[in-house]
Amino acid sequence: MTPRQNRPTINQVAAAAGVTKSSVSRAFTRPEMLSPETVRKISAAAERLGYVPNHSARALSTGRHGNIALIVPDVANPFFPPLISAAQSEADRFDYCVFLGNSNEDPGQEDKLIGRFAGQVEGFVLVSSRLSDDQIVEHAARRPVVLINRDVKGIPRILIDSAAGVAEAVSHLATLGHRKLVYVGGPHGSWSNKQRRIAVRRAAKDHGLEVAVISNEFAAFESGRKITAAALATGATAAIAFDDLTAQGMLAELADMGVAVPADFAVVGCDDVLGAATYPPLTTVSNRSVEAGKAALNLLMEILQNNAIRDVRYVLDTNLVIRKTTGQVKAGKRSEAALGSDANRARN
Amino acid sequence: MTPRQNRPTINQVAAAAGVTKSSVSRAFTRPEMLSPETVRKISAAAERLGYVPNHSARALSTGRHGNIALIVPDVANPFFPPLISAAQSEADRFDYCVFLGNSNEDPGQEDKLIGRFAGQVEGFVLVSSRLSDDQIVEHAARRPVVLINRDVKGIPRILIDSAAGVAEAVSHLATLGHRKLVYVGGPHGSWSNKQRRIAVRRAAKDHGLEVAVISNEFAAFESGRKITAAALATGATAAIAFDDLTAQGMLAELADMGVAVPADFAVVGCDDVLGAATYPPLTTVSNRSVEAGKAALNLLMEILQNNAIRDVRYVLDTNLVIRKTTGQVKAGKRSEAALGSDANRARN
DNA sequence: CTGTTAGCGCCTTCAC
DNA sequence: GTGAAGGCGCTAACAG
Repeated sequence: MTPRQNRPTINQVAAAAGVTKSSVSRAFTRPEMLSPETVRKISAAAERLGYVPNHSARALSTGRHGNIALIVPDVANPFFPPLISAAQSEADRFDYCVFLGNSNEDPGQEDKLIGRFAGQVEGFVLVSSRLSDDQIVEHAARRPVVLINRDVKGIPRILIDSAAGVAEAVSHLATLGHRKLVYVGGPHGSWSNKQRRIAVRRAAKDHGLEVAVISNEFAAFESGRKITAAALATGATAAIAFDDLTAQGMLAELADMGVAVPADFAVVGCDDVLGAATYPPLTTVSNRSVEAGKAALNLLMEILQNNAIRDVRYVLDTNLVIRKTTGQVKAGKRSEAALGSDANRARN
Repeated sequence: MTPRQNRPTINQVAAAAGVTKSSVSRAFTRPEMLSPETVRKISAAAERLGYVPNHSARALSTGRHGNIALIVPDVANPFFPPLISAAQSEADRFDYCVFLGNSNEDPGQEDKLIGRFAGQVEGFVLVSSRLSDDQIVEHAARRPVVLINRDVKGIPRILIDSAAGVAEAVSHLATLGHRKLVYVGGPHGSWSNKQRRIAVRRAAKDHGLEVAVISNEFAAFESGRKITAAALATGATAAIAFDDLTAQGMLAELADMGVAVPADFAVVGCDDVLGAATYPPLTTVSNRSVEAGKAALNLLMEILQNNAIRDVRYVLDTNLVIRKTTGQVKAGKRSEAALGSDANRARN
């Protein structure tokens, strides 16, 4: 058994309909140029033969492929799938197909993927790109590029401004009586991570809070667990994590350690990818990834239509979603924290 | 500012290298046919001009695109991303690009996507396809198709056999003293759902357990919450859920209801997509989605290479992963269950 | 080993 | 409103 490949061509349809291939072509691209009668005849013949225009031939002739590529650092990170899904749906509305690339957090891989896709797409959406600014600018010079969560001047970009939500989180923690907090960071190449770290520092300063920063290159549940001891060791009474996964890992580890949340230690996540599905339900910064995906695609479509890029910088705001992992600091905690770490004690 | 599109063609490279385009073409496809000297000359010229072969032209000429399409019912369901990622990585090894399609659980949409992709891919991987057998057979007649978690005779398929793991779960629950359990189902079109339901029934019979079945069309956290009351109302002391998301929702709802897990009610998930990230850590059936994605892609590649499909039916086995949501039935529970539902009492 | 010659299937001027 | 002809960029016989 061998897979068939022989699809009918424009010529066969033409013959069947008793016209030339020009007319068949027109019937599929600019029917208004033909008499309704002819169009009907051709459509019928095409239908009967199961004719579908050959994509490559059309692309070769027009230079347009009707494809775009979407590249993300890690498909399996729950932050991305909803974004991917949203982008996909939008692309669909415009009759575009989308290539998905998974860079696996590796700039080299990302670059390679872009190269592989370049020949058959109209443009790119790069999500949380790990490429250097220069590389991005270079690629953008060849094909339209829209960035999500990456701020490169001159390149159209959608930014989810977690700063606002993070600042709100800090303020919220201050109100609850926390005096020292720790920011548990994410990937180095991540624009969001940098933005969040800065936002925490700034807001903490505004509220007169102390802040420690520790780093956690690969953001995920397990690494969240692992970094928890270090977070406690800073003497902070609350943590703001780079993302929900990290926060969730911390929650699990804290539970194992017998540290009560939020009574003994507060945890705030970021991106709200878990919803209320953690235990306790996680206080976190809202998620705008669906809107971001949608906006990026619309922006790209607009660029492709007008064949001209504008230096758009579209910012999506966020806010704090308060659930159950933040609360009033316990009576003794405030001074205890001031004395330094009690992490080792908590451990036992 | 207008995006540039003028990429150098094979002719320009030929001119620059002082050869004909045939040689340039060969330098890129079968360099062993040329003298090393010529290849070097051509490579240099190509490099200098930044030449990259035009994908569409090549596809038009060869009939090969170097693309495959992967279609899933719901990108955002955590079961799929790891599979997608694995497939993507494998495709990469073979220098294939992958289109991602999101059918959104809708057969119509799935069909439409397949049509859209058909012209520019060598083959398809359909994951948990919602199409009818006939539709699948029809598509497979045009382009190679590999199925994951869908069992259609004659179509190469990878099946994750959750039956074994589910049976193990039932046996585990029987050992713990449960006498009645409830299967909380998933999407109607899902092969996995059917398989699991049957496995539960069969294993329950083997162990002399009573089993109720309730349905939950859209498997997710929220719907898991909603169905919990009904699950309790069956009088069962343990639930096996279609997937981890549903189980997680049930866990949250049970916590809110004040029903202790596993003391008052046991919960088993399926697919192990959450790892130990629930609270309590979820007992569940192991996940083979990464292997499935990898296997499907390798199978497709093999088919494309040999240009002949074999009727492969590759089954991936599963087992029970015991964590903390299953435990010994409480002393009084067994007889209580026998008397009927106490769900309404638990609710208050 | 390398050049010559036809297309691949479609779109698009240019005529009629 | 429709046909004829050329070309998009590349590959694949066929010669030499």
